[in-house]
Amino acid sequence: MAHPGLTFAAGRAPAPEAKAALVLCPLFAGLAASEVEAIAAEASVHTARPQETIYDEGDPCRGLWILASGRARLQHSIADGRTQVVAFRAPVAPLEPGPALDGRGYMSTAVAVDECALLFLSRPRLVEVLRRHPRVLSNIIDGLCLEIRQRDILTANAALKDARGRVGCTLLQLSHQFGAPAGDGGVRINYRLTRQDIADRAGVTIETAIRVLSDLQRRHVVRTDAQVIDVQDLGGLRSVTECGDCQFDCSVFAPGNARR
DNA sequence: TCATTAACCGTCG
DNA sequence: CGACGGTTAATGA
Repeated sequence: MAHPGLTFAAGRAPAPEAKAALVLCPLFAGLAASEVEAIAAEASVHTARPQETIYDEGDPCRGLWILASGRARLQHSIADGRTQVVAFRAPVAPLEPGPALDGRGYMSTAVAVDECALLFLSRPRLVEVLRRHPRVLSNIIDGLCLEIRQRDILTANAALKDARGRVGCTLLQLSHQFGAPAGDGGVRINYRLTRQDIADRAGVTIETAIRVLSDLQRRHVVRTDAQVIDVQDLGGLRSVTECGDCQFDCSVFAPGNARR
């Protein structure tokens, strides 16, 4: 069910910055700044408190959510009370463009990790934007194709690998999605993640995630500091993850490779 | 609240 | 049997 707690914040402080952020959204790549501003003018701005549900799996989708600031998780609740994280979202990314296009229910539950500012573009307005700017549709499709490729790897990962492999694959994928060059030549996963986040993503318990991460730290493959993980030895992480016999191209997790 | 460690226990190859 | 990983509990930051 749609969460009633989301506050309609149009006209309040977050609105201008949130709308300004839209020019950075990859969905609108290739459009003139003035065209993106016109789209932003048609969007509403909302805020979500930490841990607040933005929408639930199965809710009818009435439009496109775009994360302007903060962090969010897309997740499923599984029977035993655990949570399977499908994706982490950072600004400025759409939450679920697929349901926004086909108008069917959301595929997962979106939960704010931080205080979040969100833009919402209703489906009728989205349809109008797509009519005016076919480029946006092509951008959305690129993003969706990328997600399909990623999801394919995730399911294979969950089915085929043991806990070490799952955590390792999760870290590799996150370093593709959020990676920034670190000082020592490694890669920094530029996204704060609790051990629980890692566990929920990898599909293991928090203790197992800690076991694996502690071991990787002892072997100087990764280093963690205040919920930020640095991958010091990418090759070592790949071998832990047994990437050698993995036929999937996990470089699809890299940002910006949706377009040639 | 988050992170860590250890002991224990069931499953499975 | 032994490796693996989930469960539980205790503890520290």
